[in-house]
Amino acid sequence: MPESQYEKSRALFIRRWGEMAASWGISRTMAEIHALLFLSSKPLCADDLMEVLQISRGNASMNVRQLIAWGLVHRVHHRGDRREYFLAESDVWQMFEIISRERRRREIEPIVETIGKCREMLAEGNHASAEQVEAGGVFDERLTDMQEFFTVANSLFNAFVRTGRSKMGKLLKLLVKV
Amino acid sequence: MPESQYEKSRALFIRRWGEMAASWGISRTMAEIHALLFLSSKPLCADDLMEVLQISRGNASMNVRQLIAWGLVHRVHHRGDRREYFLAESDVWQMFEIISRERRRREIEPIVETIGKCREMLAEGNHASAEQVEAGGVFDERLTDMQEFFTVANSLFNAFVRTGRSKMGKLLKLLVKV
DNA sequence: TAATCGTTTCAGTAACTTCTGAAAGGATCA
DNA sequence: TGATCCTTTCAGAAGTTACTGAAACGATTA
Repeated sequence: MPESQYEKSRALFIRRWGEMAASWGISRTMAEIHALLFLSSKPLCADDLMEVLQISRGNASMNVRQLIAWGLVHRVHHRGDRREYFLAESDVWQMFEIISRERRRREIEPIVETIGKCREMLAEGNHASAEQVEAGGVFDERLTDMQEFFTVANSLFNAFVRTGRSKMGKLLKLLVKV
Repeated sequence: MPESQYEKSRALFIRRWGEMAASWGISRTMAEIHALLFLSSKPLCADDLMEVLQISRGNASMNVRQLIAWGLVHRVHHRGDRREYFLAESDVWQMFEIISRERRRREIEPIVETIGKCREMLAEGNHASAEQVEAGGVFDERLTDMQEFFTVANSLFNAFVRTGRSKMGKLLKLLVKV
């Protein structure tokens, strides 16, 4: 069975997308399924995923479920066919918005919340020694800087998402002036 | 030994920073060492890290080395003391610039390169069937969209880094207008 | 109602990542 | 030069995460 250029190219993309995802704490298989669906021109069923990616039914089922929970993949039914088919969100901007929101929820929000809590704890005083009072000062300063950073980065990200593809040219032109 | 508020607060931050890092594919211990050094008002040595974080000497050594390779931590020598001390980059903006650059290198650049390669492979034609020609069209369309997205996101990120803390207020005001 | 077809769940296993501790290495001191 | 003190390396152990495959479940059909 000679592989076409189409299949080779698709396999390359899927492999790389999976590797990338792994470096962001998303399981490789989940990303591979997403890539396969994203590149596909029509919905695929569990058996398609199993065959192309060489994975078990259970694995396919679990990971598809996660993709659906993220909102990156939707279920599709075909009349007269019992099987479920899956279709990926095809708008790239929408897709990255979903991915970014999810990552922000998991990676940024908890640390921002913790910074607040840590500063409260520090403010409650009760330092054991003069040395710790000084160390506490540096500590609080660093936390404050970080809080400011996240606030700004967050605003910028929101602006990016709100702006979207259509007005992006305008945004970039403005940036040059700053 | 009663723990001070300072120590409790510090422990909380370190734990959370470690958890976060784990969800970005950075080892928990590496992040914990970084947090400890970042919060500290003075350089610490290997034994300090081992004691506070309850880790082995080997573990401390390996992870400190990585932090130095990233540029997040620097070695410090004290006259008349054989031990090496470590000091973290203390400017938050600088710190996130380093982290972002490293993550971009590992997470974004490889996929951008792969998109280019995949499009070349597709263009070489050699489709096995009429069906594949159509699927290839959708495939190429998706890749093109993704390429555009990364180009724009990259420009925006560069602007963010170039702008830095000082002019950020100005940047945010501009964004509201878009 | 039972048979068929497909999906989901989950315990056990496999694969991978991180950590330890001991040995080797290297610098400084006497 | 040898002794001391600290760092680095790395093989194996421990811990973690992902995957399989079989059993349970659920829906549709006859």
